[in-house]
Amino acid sequence: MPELPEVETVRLQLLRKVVGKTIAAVNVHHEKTINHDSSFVERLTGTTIDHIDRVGKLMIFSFRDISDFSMLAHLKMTGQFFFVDESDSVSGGGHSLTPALSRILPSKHTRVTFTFTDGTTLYFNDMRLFGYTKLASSAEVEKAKASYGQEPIASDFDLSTFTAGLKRRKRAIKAVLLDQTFIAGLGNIYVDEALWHAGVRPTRLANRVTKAEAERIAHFAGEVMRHSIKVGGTTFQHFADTGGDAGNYTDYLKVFGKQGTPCPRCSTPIIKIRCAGRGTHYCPTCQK
DNA sequence: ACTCTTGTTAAAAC
DNA sequence: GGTTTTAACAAGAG
Repeated sequence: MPELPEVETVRLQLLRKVVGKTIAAVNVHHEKTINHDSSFVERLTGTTIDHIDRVGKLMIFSFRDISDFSMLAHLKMTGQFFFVDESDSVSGGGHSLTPALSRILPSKHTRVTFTFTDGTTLYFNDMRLFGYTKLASSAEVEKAKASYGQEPIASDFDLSTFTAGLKRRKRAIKAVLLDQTFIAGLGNIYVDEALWHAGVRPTRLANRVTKAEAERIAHFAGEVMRHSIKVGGTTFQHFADTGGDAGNYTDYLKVFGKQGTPCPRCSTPIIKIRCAGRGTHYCPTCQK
């Protein structure tokens, strides 16, 4: 489940690996992934990746000397970017315990392959086909950006906007934190984690959350996501970085997937319920 | 064979 | 218009 930290992990790696590279060929293995766009291959071939931006969980690729379109990439639930440089394995850098990506790619789940002029390759894999890499006009990009709320990791995060937003919402705090138009980047894992750190029960109605609690939620949402970015994100089921490696925030999870194990703060067994239509983990004692 | 998994959107209800 | 709920999407694990 890629959330902001996982997407940022991928973006930071791609910045180092593919920015400045020119696309020599594009192979589309599944049309849905590119939004059935018949101009996709033609428009991307020959372009040079200029920058990769991110808003919430959405990546935005821009291209040198091209202002009329960008490529939006969303991993949704099982999307993965893999970068392969054949010359790496030839020179014997084999430090990874996982089988060389170059030997298993493209795979059954490869949906788009980008080959660069230097011989390196970027694969977009997506088992469940919810993710996409699609071209969008600058107007569409602006519209997409505008649809996102502020990010908890933003240096200019505005607490009063956040607390005011909670006040007028009458749903479970968890549902509100999952709403990307209100606050961007959190998903099922980091919502549960942030609420545990803040000591707030996921089922509490947003408009009944106190100002002090709201401040803690915002603070810890930012903290867990910043921490996770530093350690390469969380791998719970499918997430892998561009080298096929797992994220390490899994080692720091307090409640997600921890049902039945003692709460790290008060030793009460963590329980799992359904909230906001999602599997939800919390401590029934120290989350009020 | 059946249930469970989740990010986002469209649509309908309020 | 803003908010809320639900279904739909899709494919695999167990």
